[in-house]
Amino acid sequence: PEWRAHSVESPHGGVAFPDWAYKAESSPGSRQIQLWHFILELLQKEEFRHVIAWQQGEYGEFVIKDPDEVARLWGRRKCKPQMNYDKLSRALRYYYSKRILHKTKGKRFTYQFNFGRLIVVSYPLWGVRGTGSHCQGAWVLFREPTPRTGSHTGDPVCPLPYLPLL
DNA sequence: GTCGGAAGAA
DNA sequence: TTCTTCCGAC
Repeated sequence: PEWRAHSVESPHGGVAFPDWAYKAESSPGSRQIQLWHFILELLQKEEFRHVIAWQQGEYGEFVIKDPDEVARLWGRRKCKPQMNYDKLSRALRYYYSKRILHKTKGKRFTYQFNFGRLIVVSYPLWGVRGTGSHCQGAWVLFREPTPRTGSHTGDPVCPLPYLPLL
């Protein structure tokens, strides 16, 4: 499959998505961006740190600081002007059963990624005996393995595990 | 705010 | 299949 680093942020790490995650809806046979792609994308950029950000503490935990704005951004991306946090959060709750996300109970607007599950979901052929076929739909997370001390702004660092490229 | 059922869109 | 829309329950 074609690969492109859509959201790279070196040297602090970044997220790379496969091309199909970004193909236009009009493109035949292509998929639309998924909500968890979008969430990770926002989480990756400082410019949205006042809207959504990683939370220090649990691994993969993040807080939606401005629910209305996140919903507005999501609605714009999906061409759904009527999107709001009530609807967006319903979509997030569907991720519970898929084990992509879970709720941090008691903490307002706080959710947590289950990165382990994302890897399994995103690598359908992981652990399956070699068929010689490609890993369709795979995506990759990468990050600097050793956190540098005292060299950043003190903002919460994206708590992603260090994972190899395929 | 959060949850999850139900129906519908694409 | 992944949401989008709507909504009653807690």
